[in-house]
Amino acid sequence: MDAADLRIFEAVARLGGMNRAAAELNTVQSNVTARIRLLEKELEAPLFHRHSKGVALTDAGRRLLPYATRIEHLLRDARSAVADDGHPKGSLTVGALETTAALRLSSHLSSYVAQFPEVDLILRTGTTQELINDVLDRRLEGAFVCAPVDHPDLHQRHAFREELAILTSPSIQNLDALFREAEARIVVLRAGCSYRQRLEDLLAQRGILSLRRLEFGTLEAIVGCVAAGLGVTLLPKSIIGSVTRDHDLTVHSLPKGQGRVETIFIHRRDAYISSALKAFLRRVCVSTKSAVAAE
Amino acid sequence: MDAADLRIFEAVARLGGMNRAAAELNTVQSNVTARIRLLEKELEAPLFHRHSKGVALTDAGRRLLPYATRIEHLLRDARSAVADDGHPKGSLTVGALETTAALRLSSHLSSYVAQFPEVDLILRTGTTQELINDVLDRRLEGAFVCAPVDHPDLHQRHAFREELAILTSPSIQNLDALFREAEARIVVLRAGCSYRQRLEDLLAQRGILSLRRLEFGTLEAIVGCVAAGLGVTLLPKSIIGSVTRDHDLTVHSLPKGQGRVETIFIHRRDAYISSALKAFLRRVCVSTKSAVAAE
DNA sequence: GGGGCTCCATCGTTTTTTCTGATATCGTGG
DNA sequence: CCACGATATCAGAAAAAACGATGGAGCCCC
Repeated sequence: MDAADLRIFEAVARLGGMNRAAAELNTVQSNVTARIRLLEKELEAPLFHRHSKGVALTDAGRRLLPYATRIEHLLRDARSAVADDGHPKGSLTVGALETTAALRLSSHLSSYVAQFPEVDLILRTGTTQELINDVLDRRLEGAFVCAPVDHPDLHQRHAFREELAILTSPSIQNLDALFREAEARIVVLRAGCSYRQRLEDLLAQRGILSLRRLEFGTLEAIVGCVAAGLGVTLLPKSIIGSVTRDHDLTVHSLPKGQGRVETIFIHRRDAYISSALKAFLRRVCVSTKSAVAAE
Repeated sequence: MDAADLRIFEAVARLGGMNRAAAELNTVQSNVTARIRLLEKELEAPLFHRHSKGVALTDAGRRLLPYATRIEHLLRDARSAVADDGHPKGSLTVGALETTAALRLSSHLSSYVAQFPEVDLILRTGTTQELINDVLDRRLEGAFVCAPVDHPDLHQRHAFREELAILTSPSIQNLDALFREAEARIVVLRAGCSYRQRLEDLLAQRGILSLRRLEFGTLEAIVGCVAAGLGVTLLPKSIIGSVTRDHDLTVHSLPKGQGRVETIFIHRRDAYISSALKAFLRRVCVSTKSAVAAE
């Protein structure tokens, strides 16, 4: 049993046929058949049921498949590890929530690409669930998502802890005044913004079900809009100070606990962590220590 | 790059020479040299420094080595997984603390081997630290050890939670009376017993530094000895009832928290879990659910 | 029921890779 | 300077893999 055999096995299993696998692997069907039969003989177990439309995994084959894919991934990672001499280079593909990218990462990103021009940095945004799936399927090396995440294959480390606050025009003097309204207008950064869901949940809990939504691409636009009394928004306290200086706004803290949002960085436990990623995390995460205790 | 190449690479790295590796692999030196050079050409990186006494890993080689060993282990596990049709068989090697084995596992063990006669069960005992190392080095498939354990490669699940109590003869009416003594005699099951350390720590905290130790191989002997006023011992409350029936003894609960001891089952995250092990854990652990929250 | 289609199994041949054994080479230490 | 123990190289032998053609089983559709 060798990695080459497992690669063939995996292709046959995935494509459901030896002909299709042969085509994908740029070889001939007879070769695929022979290798599979050899593998079955070596393991002393049939791996596929043959039927007229192709093949289907047997129980033994189903047990083997995860190992085949893991070994293939390990071989790929091994190549990366050898090529990686400690100096960040190559491509780095990470994901983040839209909000995290805009509010927390942007400054790091520019300084990172400036310091490591040999790295091709790719940042993809999505919801927590999308990003988790992308990390699990190895489309991303890692991602910044909202805690809590609980998956045995994922390692997580603390990235940011934010205290959210509602931002309104000064005409609304406290949250109760806001909650007494039957309807509200909210201003969010982007449709998929995770803070938006949080804000909508919060208002819904207070009985405000009729919501109007405004969407702006920049923080400045949002803040200007809120200052003009056109709506309310939800932002991390840590960045409110820098964007509200030129405006007349009121910051409403949320009840204890409700405004707390934790961003964690996740990556597959079994995936290779490149120097490029290490360097990135060093600047973004306060501590690179494992955050098991936070699970 | 193939698993066979990595096996050769690993042997060369481990033995520090191509001749030695060739001998171990039952092949000739020229073959080993050729494969290594081929591998280096494919990876475009030198893997070994050649010197007059043999070879030494380069940085690139050092980065590759862990992948080589992991892939070898995965191949072995894959074979096991294919051979394992769900019915427990083959060998099962687990570790446990001496005390756990004697007090908690023995009944399970006999019923297990009775139900699954095809399994060759091997139970090795040792201290928590020894067992952890054995599991990490794959000499054990898993082990019952004292919490807390924190290692990124280890998965843990809750096994037992015990409340320990001090057992004395009725002449000692409460713990304070015991602690007032300048010295004490303790009776333990075996020298490496984890409860012994716990008991000694406890007494040391109370200023009792002069300890005499008695060691017996069976619970009955210990209990008899304690009943005779020859010393005190520390045992889980859950088993005290069954062994003290025939003796006149006093059970002293420990201050809240101090008597709590948690036993967890650990295994390598990346190791194969055989049906034999699964069946064993099903009977021993209350819940087979991941105990991440308990970390 | 039969023709056509798709699929896997088999076999002999060709091609490629791997293994081998002899020999060359290099550095070290006596 | 030479012996020793190590890796490097090379050509031939052996083994393994890939190929291409052919055969046979099952299914669909007519």
